[in-house]
Amino acid sequence: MNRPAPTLQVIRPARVPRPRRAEPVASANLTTRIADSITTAIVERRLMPGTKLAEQKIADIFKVSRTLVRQALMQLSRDHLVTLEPARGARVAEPSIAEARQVFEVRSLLESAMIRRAATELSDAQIAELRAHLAAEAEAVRRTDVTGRTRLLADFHVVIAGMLGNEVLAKLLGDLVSRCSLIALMYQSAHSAQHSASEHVAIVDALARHDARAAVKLMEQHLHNVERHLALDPRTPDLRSVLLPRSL
Amino acid sequence: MNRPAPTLQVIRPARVPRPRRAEPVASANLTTRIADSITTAIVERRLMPGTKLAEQKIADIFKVSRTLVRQALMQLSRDHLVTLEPARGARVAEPSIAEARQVFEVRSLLESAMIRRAATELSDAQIAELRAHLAAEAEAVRRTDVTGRTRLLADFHVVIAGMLGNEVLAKLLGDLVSRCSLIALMYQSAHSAQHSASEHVAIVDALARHDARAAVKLMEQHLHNVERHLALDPRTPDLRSVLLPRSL
DNA sequence: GCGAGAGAAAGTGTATACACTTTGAGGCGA
DNA sequence: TCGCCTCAAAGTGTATACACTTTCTCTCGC
Repeated sequence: MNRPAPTLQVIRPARVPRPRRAEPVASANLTTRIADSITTAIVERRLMPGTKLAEQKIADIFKVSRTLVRQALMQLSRDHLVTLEPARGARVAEPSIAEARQVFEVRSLLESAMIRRAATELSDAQIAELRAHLAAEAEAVRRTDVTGRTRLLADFHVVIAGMLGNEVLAKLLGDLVSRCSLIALMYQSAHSAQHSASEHVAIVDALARHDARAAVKLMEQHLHNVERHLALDPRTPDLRSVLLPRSL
Repeated sequence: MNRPAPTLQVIRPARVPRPRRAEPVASANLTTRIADSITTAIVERRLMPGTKLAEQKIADIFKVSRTLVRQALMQLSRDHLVTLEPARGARVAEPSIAEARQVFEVRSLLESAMIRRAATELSDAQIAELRAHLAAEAEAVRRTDVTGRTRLLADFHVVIAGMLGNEVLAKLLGDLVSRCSLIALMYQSAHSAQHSASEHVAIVDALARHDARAAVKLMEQHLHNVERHLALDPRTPDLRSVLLPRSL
């Protein structure tokens, strides 16, 4: 069987012998990195709900083609952080009041069941880890580190899920908590970080006593408090996002 | 301000006056249609776990470009129905035993909380709807309509979620149930459709009596039974998918 | 015969091209 | 002046091009 004449071949620089999986690599995937950047921008309130996310503009910013930006936006739309309208492009999501209530309801269902299990199953070492987390929260609150404390307060819930050894649960809850960040942002939560932090302390105390009943009750109250302090009553228009459409 | 000379313009055929949204359109989005086709193929066991899903081949089948297929595959990977390895392409997911257990655990957490609420909140009309669903299940079982009954048995859980008026919950549970289909498929569930159907009947009976306690217990038992009949013990290799790698 | 390695084939990752849709601004007639 | 029409600018949807990676195969040296 005759081969065709060998085609011209550029010389490759000595081809390192393939380490096969050198390291976990900092930023695995370019698409994911873009998605993460946008997610962070949304959660940290640099991108207000309703802001148009034009593909080419974002592509220019990251110096990539629209292809990757499109992929990132589609990922985000599946996380409910942006909405995609056919032929009209992407915008930062503006969760409705109904959706907000539903998300909180699901969290309540999931997390009260979760915390009940946590009360009986968590080891002393894990409780200690939780206390360390609480300390970090307190520190962030004290320094008025808005970004850090927002992340820590949200992570508290995900960390507990992770401690139960159930990654599926942790991931699910992580998604819900992200959505809650956007909701809290939209409806101007008046629930102070300080308040949330101290409720977290009470929850961990109950866990430490292995008092499932109390832990569940405290968690439900906590979530209810957070929700209650949202301006979910239709009477309050979303003034801030209307008046401050600060562009990227 | 002077306009540039008008460019050559093709004549458009009378331009219908824009009905603005004629109808919901059968297949909204091409990408979604491809994703749905693949999902159905997986859930109905026409595509076995581990099967390679090469972009170009799928593109040829649907007569579209790889672009759309890539998008569809990325959506599916977020649903955990396919796995995406960098530069190595997509395969039908092969959920691990650990993952299977975790998914069932989450479902148990969510659904026992859900069914408790359903017991107190569902109207008589909704109970009647559920009974209609049960009848459809029974009919599919009787006709040994494998595809239909698989879908109906899975939908039962999602329908209840929907009846609580919480779309977020319904969507979440829908995703989990899809994953369970794949898991059941992989680990060769011996749990008969007949058995599942009759457990569903018992659950609805408890709901009709507004007996939350019983409903929760029955739902937990039901999920536990389904899980228990999976061959999740490591001793049983996944013979079928090993011996029948029937290509697309 | 057999392992190593070169090279082609197949496949994925990203950029770009182009058609089509939406949006907005100006112009024209009533 | 107001509304409608036209058309261009901007933006999205899909296909295609091409570089790079993986995988397979065949050959060569031992």
